[in-house]
Amino acid sequence: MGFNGTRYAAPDSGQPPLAICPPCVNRICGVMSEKAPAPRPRELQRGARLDAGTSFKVWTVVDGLAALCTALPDGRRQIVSLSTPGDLLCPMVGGEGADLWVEALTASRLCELDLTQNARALADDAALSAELFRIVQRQVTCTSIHLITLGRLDGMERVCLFLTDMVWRLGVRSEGGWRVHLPLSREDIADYLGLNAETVSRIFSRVKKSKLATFISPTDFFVRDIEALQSRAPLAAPHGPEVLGRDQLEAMVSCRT
Amino acid sequence: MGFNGTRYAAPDSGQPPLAICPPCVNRICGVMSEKAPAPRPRELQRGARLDAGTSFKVWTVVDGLAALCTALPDGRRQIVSLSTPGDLLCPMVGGEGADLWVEALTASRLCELDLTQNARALADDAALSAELFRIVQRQVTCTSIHLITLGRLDGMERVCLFLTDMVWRLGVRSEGGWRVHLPLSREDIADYLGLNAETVSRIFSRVKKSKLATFISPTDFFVRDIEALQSRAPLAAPHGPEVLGRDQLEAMVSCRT
DNA sequence: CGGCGTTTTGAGAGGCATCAACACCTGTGG
DNA sequence: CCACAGGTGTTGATGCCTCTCAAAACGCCG
Repeated sequence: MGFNGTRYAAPDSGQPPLAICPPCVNRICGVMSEKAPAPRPRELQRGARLDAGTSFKVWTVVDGLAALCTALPDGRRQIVSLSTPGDLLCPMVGGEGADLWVEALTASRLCELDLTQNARALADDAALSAELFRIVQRQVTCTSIHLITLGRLDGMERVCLFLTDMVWRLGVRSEGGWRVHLPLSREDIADYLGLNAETVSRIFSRVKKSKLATFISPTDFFVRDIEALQSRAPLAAPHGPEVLGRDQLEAMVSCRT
Repeated sequence: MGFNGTRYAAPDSGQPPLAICPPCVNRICGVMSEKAPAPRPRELQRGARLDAGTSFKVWTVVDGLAALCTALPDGRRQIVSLSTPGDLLCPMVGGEGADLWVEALTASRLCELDLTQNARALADDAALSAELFRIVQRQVTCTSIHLITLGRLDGMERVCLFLTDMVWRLGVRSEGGWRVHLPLSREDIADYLGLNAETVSRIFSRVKKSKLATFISPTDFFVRDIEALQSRAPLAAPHGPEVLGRDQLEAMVSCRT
């Protein structure tokens, strides 16, 4: 789908996902498992960092929340992308010593796939190539949406888009709406949205006052009318049905209920 | 290289670029020409738009300036990426009817490669897979740098980074510095930098007053000390030697002198 | 209970957007 | 040759949004 929900031909229609890890809706594990070392699970504490180095690795987030982070020399931080359970993390940008790293924002479990070892053998595999292409295509889509968010949306719009996205990513269906546990701090949200922690807190208060969401605790909120929340942002959420696809979204939501 | 110039192993070291179009430093044409329809040149007037539709096409910019654009329902526009001669344009995001399009910001010449027709045959080609991977990797890198720019840099920093990048992309060595012709309007620059046309104009005046650049005309400027200009931005320019690689940059600059 | 980290709220300042007026250039037609 | 219109770029005044600094409230845990 396009950013605003215009439909285009899905490149993978009809093929059921092959999942290994329970919440893993991605097919890469299934495609890989035939010819590569089995995926290795990794446990990460909050704040732990991963470095891809010069190797080419792909992680699937099984549990928790991981982020691609950068920092400027003066300490300003920008979170380039967030990965919630079921997402793939593929830091193609960085490299040895680059100031781009993968960080666990919460205690997390990741599945690591190292594609370096038999890269040449894998290059001949059409199924894998297609799958890798699908992964980076999705990454480019998400990054582009995030880029537009940072370039053209104001604070309120950014926060509403973020909350909508988090409902699709982490929301659990509950009586009359969605319940979501936010696994990141205000500062992490701010660094993701190109804002300031205080500003995020202030906008959360405004969202509460507008009755677009109810905040049970600083880290838990409840959304009664997701359409209303969604419509406050002029862009489709990267993990919403318009972009991710309704089938895949359903599969992921049903894993959480 | 990382964003700030930390070096990592270049995936293509040692291999000379195979170019077909004169200013085309990319290897894709060479890799493709063996088994695919020859690249088709296209002439575009200013403002003309291309639609990738459901097919998978790649364009090489031979001359002019092309952009990946989006627009929000209320008309706000964001330019996701710019492509100058030698760049590849590969709009993997969009699709039929999506509100993402390729637009010529100046009269331009593009080389079109359609990868749809024999996609299956091409998937078996290891060299092509590797080349495609290199392309999207570069695209992810550029998009990420742009994302950080929009998220964490203020107006002055954004403009200095933009001017630095334009020197690397379009600059011609001249006595004691670089001369650059800007092929885009203030509004286009603003839409690329997430700013406002008036603000861009004001910041250009500040840059002039700081003697970081001299403006010969609204569309031509001259940079005496590129190091000074570069150091005003806390990030490496996507087309600078730190990210693009010194060898490839030299090749592109020498095409223009 | 007291310490610590996080979140919230307030006051003030600064940056950018908006609206408006004006200068400049180009091409057209009288 | 000049007048004029339309597009583009510059500059000014004003207001709003967000950042910064600061203090207080809240939750968690030893």
